[in-house]
Amino acid sequence: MSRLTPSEIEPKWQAAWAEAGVFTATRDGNRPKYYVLEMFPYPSGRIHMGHVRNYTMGDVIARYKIGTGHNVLHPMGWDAFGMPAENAAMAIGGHPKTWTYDNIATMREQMKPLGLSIDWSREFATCDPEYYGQQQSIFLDFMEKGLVYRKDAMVNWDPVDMTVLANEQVIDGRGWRSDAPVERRKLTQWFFKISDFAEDLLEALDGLDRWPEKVRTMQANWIGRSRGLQIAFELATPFEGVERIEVYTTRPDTLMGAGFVAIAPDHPLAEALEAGNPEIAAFCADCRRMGVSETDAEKAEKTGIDTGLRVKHPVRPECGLPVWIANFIIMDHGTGAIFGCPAHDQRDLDFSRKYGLPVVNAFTTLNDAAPVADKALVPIKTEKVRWIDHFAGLDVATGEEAIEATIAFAEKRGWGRRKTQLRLRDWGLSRQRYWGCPIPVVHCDICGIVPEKRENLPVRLPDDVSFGRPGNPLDRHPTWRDTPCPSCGKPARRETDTMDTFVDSSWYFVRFTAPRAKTPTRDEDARYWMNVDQYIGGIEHAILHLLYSRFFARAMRMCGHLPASATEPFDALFTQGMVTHEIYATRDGKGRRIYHLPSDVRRDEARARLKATGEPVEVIASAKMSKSKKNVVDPEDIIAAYGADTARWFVLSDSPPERDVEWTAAGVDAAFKHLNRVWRLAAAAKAADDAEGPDDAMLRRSMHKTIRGVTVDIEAFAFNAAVAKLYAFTNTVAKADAGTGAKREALRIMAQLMAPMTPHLSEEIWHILGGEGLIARAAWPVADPQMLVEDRVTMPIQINGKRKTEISVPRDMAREDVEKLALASDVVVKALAGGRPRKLIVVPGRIVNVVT
RNA sequence: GCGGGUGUGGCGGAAUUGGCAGACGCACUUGGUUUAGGUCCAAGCGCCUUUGGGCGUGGGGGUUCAAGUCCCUCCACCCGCACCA
Repeated sequence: MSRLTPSEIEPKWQAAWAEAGVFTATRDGNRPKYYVLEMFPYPSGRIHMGHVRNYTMGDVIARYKIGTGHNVLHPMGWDAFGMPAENAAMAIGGHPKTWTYDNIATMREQMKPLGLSIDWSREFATCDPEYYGQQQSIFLDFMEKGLVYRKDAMVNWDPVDMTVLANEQVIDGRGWRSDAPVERRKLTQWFFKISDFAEDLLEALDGLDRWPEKVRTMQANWIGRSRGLQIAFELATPFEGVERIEVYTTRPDTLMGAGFVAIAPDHPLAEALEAGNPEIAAFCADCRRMGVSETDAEKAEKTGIDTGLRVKHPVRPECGLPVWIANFIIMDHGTGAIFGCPAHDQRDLDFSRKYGLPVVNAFTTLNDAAPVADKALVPIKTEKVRWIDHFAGLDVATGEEAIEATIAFAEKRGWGRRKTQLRLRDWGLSRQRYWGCPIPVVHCDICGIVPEKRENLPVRLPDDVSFGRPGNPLDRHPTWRDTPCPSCGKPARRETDTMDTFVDSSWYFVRFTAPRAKTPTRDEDARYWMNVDQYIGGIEHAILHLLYSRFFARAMRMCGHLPASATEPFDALFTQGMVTHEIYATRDGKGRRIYHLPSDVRRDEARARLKATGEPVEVIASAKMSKSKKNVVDPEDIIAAYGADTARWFVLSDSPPERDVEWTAAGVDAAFKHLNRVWRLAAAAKAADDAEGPDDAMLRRSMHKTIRGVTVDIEAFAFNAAVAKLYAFTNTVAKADAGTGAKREALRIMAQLMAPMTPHLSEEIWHILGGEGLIARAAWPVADPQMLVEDRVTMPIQINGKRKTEISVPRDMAREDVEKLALASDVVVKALAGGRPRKLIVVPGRIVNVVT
């Protein structure tokens, strides 16, 4: 009997698919389209198991949808701009472009053996000038529509590397590479007006009912719309022309408990006060020093300083509230000023106790609150409260009513107005880096900022740059930087900032619909293929990438690049879990861990030892595969040893796709053994022979149940459950005393049901069992509803809800007959002891419950 | 602190949505075949037990003839956000 040899059959079928063009997508009005997409990879160098899991899931969906008659688009590309390429260029020399394209070539060659149903004819990298040139043209369109602007913004500046650092590159206030103290610098930068769309981006989340709740919540929190009241607190005596302080609150109902007003150290009023008061100046300077590092700010104690100014309480003007400058007030939030309500806010209470400020109850709850000690009384939103001073015509209200009543009252009296506040800030897209999409504008001393002419796009990155010196190479590249003004023709300078790489990934999915078009999109293709029906990727992109893509869809629609029908980029989103693996470590002389590759460790029974020396190895709990922990399993090695089908089958088995799956050698062996077992069963059923067997009917019923079960599971992304049903069906086929005809039929169906997961093995089985054409193109089997119902059913009999026995009855037996049979069974007779049941529940075909 | 999620055998996890808890896989035990085997085949495998049964889906309570599933409450862990005004 021949053995399963993946190294032979896998390339064979991959070639067959390529030759038949099975996965090449073209528009076809006769079939429903289905666009399935996995988040495209960054070409870091090699693919890892996370990629394998991600793309396998997408592939299952894609192949299943082909089977169900859909015209499937399943493309792949490369998110190819970004810092690692520049870092590599600095560390090992060479050019980011070479490094990137080499990595792409390597990873493409690693991906192809996985047998993914990808339309490779649509492949592109975001660093291709053909792609980023179109992106530049979109940028100019956004400019024309007023969706782009420039403003000053703070950046982390590394004075040694002469570069801007992302927040995650700042470690303990120092640059991650240079270790130099990071400075805060003001730079004029480019921004996208994402805030223009904030309301729509928030409200449309409700319609994304096929997105995980978690992601929708995270986006909603990120946009952070709050409704509240902006109050003008009048200064008792104006200070240098300032007459009032604007304060924003989401809890206007607590206004009567206001004990103080506090402003941020960066507040204009604070800055004005600094000039005449050295103590205040010292305090503010102190706060700013803390402000550099956010982790410091978190730990810092709440401190403040009295300005000596007083404001009037809008409802009780006779009350003067002190104005403080406090370190925990942030200029970016609201108006940069708050009123403190110590009785009902813990932070304000702590502050008030520290500085001896008054604590005033705003309201008591209906059951009369205890006096405030060290714990603020925070009424629940739905709780009825009674104002101590009922100024709004209401004296008892729930939190929401109280808030509304206060806002209405404030607007009527004119000291406040309703305000909706957003947390979402505009998207700063400037990056002072080389390896990104150049921003296509020119700075002219005469004309100002001038967009590059369309016919000059793409503004290509120059190749002749060096990374030996710190700073942005574009800045010191005179022939590239110096360019005539597109408007007046006089000498001018190119913008040397490039775009955030999130821009590249905000519209790539649209570009896949017409990757070679001379315009960013082509209407008939975008109209046909958009939206992406199913998007699959990691939860780490829950906020930025997905939010930016949603913004781009709207902005591109505004510019005519997307049809009105393309409402959202991704109709359905699935976030898959990671592939984890144990970590192996030994200790060095100082007790520090030294990590070891799984391939260097031998595990037998309970112990693990180094293969080379036999030294015992500490096994640390499973974690995300990472180079530094050396717990990476290389997909290439697994494919070489077991084949792609085994790797695919394994990553789909056992764990639900949204959870992490632990990579284990035993699990991979089990997957491989199972595929071999299916292969042997198929080989045994190969001989044509029409003999029937006693289990033929049972096998067919089981087959139809499996068809239905696997179909439902794939639709529901329950791949682990689908795999389990296929295991169970394999057991049934193996044990059935059935004729070869029935077994052949069963195995052909099994091959089809497995094809989305193990496409090569399935083709091979399909082929030897006489299937027509390629299984990749075969119509997905449909379960016969009549075969799903058994003639006889086993009904458990419960006494008082506890299962005691069972009866086997014809499926459609009349209720009365079931009752009689149940009552006649030994245990029931015994339990009733001659009496009658108090109640008798019969759920036909399901269960009998006798209540005594 | 706010928000989201998870909790089921030794382990990963099923459960047609209120109807036989533990499917399927791993690990383990026993037996068999071939044995060079880490192959293959068969059987067993929640816990307790006086072998009659009792208990059992994080704890407690409730609804119901019936609860892993619904409600209340508490606990633990994971993830996200956060001096958010």
